[in-house]
Amino acid sequence: MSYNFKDIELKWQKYWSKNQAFKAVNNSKLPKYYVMDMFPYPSGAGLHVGHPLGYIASDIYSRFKRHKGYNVLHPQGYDSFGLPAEQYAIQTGRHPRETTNENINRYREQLDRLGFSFDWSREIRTSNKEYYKWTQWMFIKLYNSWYDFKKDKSRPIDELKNIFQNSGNIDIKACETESTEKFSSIEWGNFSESKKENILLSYRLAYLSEIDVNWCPNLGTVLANDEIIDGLSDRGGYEVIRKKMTQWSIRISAYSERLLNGLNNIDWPEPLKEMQRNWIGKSEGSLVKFDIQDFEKQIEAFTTRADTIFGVTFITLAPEHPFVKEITSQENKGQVNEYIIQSSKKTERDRISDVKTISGVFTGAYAIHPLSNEKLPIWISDYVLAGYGTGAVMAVPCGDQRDYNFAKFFKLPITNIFKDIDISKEAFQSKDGFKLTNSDFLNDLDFKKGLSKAIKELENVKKGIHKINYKLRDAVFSRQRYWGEPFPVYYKNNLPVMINEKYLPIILPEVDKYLPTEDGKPPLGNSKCWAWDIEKNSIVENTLIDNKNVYPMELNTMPGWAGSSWYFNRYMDPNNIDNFASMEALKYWSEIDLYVGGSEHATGHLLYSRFWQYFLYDHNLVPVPDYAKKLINQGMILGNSAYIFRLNGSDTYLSYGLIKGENVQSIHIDIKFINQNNELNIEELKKWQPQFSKADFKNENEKFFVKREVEKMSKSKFNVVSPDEICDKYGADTLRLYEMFLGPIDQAKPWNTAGITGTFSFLNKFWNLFHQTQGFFVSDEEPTKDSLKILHKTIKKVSEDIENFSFNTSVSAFMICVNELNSLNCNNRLILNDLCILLSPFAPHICEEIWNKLGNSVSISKVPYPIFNPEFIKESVIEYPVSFNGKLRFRIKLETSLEVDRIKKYILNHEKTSLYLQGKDIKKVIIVPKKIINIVF
RNA sequence: GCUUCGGUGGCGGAAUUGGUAGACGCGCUGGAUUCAAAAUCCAGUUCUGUAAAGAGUGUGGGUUCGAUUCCCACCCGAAGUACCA
Repeated sequence: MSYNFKDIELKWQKYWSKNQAFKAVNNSKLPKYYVMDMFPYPSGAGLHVGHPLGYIASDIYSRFKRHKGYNVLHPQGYDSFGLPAEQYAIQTGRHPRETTNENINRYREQLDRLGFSFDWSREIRTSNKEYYKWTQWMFIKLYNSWYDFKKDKSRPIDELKNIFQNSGNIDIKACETESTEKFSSIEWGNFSESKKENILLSYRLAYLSEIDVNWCPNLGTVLANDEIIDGLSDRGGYEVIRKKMTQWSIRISAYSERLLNGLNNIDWPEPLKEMQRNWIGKSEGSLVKFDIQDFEKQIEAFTTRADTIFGVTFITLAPEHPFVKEITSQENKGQVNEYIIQSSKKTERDRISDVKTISGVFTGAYAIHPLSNEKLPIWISDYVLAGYGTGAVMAVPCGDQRDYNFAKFFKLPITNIFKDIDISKEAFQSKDGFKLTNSDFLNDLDFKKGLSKAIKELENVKKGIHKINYKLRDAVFSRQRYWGEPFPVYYKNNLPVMINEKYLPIILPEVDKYLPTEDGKPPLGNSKCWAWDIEKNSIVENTLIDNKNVYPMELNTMPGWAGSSWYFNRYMDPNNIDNFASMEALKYWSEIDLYVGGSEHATGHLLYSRFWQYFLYDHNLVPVPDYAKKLINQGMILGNSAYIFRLNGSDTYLSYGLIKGENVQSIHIDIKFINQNNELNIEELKKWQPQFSKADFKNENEKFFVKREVEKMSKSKFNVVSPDEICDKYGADTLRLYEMFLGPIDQAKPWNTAGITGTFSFLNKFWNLFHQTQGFFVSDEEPTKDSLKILHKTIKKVSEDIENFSFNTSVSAFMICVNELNSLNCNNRLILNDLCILLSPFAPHICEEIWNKLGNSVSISKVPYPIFNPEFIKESVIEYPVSFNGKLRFRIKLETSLEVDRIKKYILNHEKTSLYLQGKDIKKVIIVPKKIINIVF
């Protein structure tokens, strides 16, 4: 009787679904355990083999924890707002809701085939109005909050109004916009309402400000960096420039210190934490103020090296720095403006990463050195970013390589302030190993002393203050898109007003076109119904805007990360209509015990969501500040793309071996036309796309070869492998085992189906252990010592491996186990019982089937995990006498025969080496031939 | 460029704390079974070499009795880089 995975898998998937086998309850005597995956974005390409990697791992862990007696919450949902659905809508005119739902249905079908133990009664979709109602609600909360550094938490904005009324803003320590003025309580009382609103806006956690965006004039829209290739728009190849736009931002920077410190309280991978630390980028230093000659202004520059203050020979500003236009002299205006235009064409990433090209322009203005009063020329250069720090750099060419290169290139002066150190070739960037010189009162001091003395003097002359700087910038929250959460915001006298929360959700309006409007407004501007009537408290048509009760709505939508920043709380109580989740449910589940997802989200989702949860915590909306106790990263599964080469300007394609020296263009082709030897099936390719149908293919040795390259699996690279094919051919259990066997869960690895027959034949061997030709057959005798030993060895190994998320080695252990049982001809019922439970988290269908055949009426997912008993693997203690170099004498006590065999082998091979260990309990003995013995007690 | 991770046979990978490098699987070779094939089973398989032996964990150095493992420099690959998700 052969292993018929098709029937078995279908049977048990139906059974689990019918019995709601994995439904989690919000009250239970059992301890709770919450395992969550990063929910997928349902793309049009369907699920590929990379998606399930993390889901299989978390499913194994969930099933394992259920066996271990936990009330496990293992939910799944969809991050269903996003750009690809909208782009597809633009091309085809189909509503993103429609295509998104289709994609979700396809995902669901594919997920179901893999036998995951999700509690689907808790499914969420961020694009459902029942869900985004609460995203909007939280946005209003952010708007109505400010950050108090004294209490180190966010507080309601009404409390800030009271403070302003009583004592102005002079004594507060709040996170505010840099330019916010200081005022007294009396002054506050005299401000106009709109001025008050503007001031409050500079304290709110959700606020409006002018932000640089990638603007594409031809498409009339803002582009993501991913939509820009070599400075041109991906769609259409149009020019893209940096442009300022009024945008909503979230004041995440207020939480920099807490986000940094909070990393110590969570068990997340250390590299990921390190990435977040570096992203937050805390540095302690001074803000130095430079007067500008002939202007009543000061340039502020942040430095961690105030000790090098006498090495400053010029100042560099970002081209976007607000002073540039004003201070540029008449004769420099032309080239400065030209430079500003040029740099607006570069993306921020290009500006920082291009270190080879040195560019900049002199403004004609001079700053005054705060201590020596020397004149310092003010330059602009695009390696200085307006968004980082103050957008100004005090250049110390002798101590910073970038400043050094800049000075050399433009022949600016370089003052060497490092005594006896040669800077003729490069800057001296170290913090130790020097004494200062050419530095007035700092001469002969080292870094530490020089720094504190310089800071003291700068503070004395009121030209410097101590400052902690963070790289973390506030998060832009507006998107000029259709397919996202609408803001619950209308505008009155150009000031934003929040719609009362009792009228939520504000439902995404219908539009005819998903493109921006002709006058460059975001897509929501296409809606007829997108204005707010404050009398009716409802959305009304735009045409009524001249009615005094009707105000225009915000046209932007929220970014993808809005909905994904708090979804883990919603799973706890997904159908609650009065709250995003009841406090009772939030307290019961409290936090994710295990979160599984990719490290590519390290500085995006995984930082935003931590911030969001802190915010909710500050307002007593959730019971815990850290939402995920433990996190593991699953590595990306890479695809193996295929390229062919077209001779430039021709219709001729060359086999890979013929391209040497030729001017060719590489083209992705679908991997289904390639065989194992990287030969191309030309006939099939010609049928695929018209561009190939009449092309000429130059073979080598009668064959046409392609180039293979490992890269991200993606529909656009034609390298996607769907799990469906594997499920058809080998079944879900084989796929689950194979993906786990492929390598460590956290490592990126190329997909290769070559080895899948290994796991498939393992399952067959497992099945055949208990299936003779006449059918299912097990022995009811007492299990033999040997078989118990094999079983318990496996229980130990597998239990430990699951706890360590080392799933690949546990699959190996199963293979060894079945091979060994096979060689013993073991078909014992008791052994089989335990082995089934042990394997069931990995291969649930086959184990459930065998478990059922063994006469058990209850589902295998409900029974306790086997417990390791060391008695069964204990060897009789063998004493083996040896001596070393004829002098040392020990007697070894060994626990397993394996070690004895190893030592025997060595002693046989190296006659002179022998060990004799007496009265010591020795764990490990390592014998290295002819050299030394190391004994571990 | 910067941040983080990785580099071990023909391939995916294993190797508790610095202690026999290559577990397990794929592939390959030979054999059994078969009219034959598939499937299955058995044996072998890091490289050079008939062998003896030697070399070997990206490259070059260092620490150590001993390094895949620790340190320094470099090369290559992947991910992220603030509006993809």
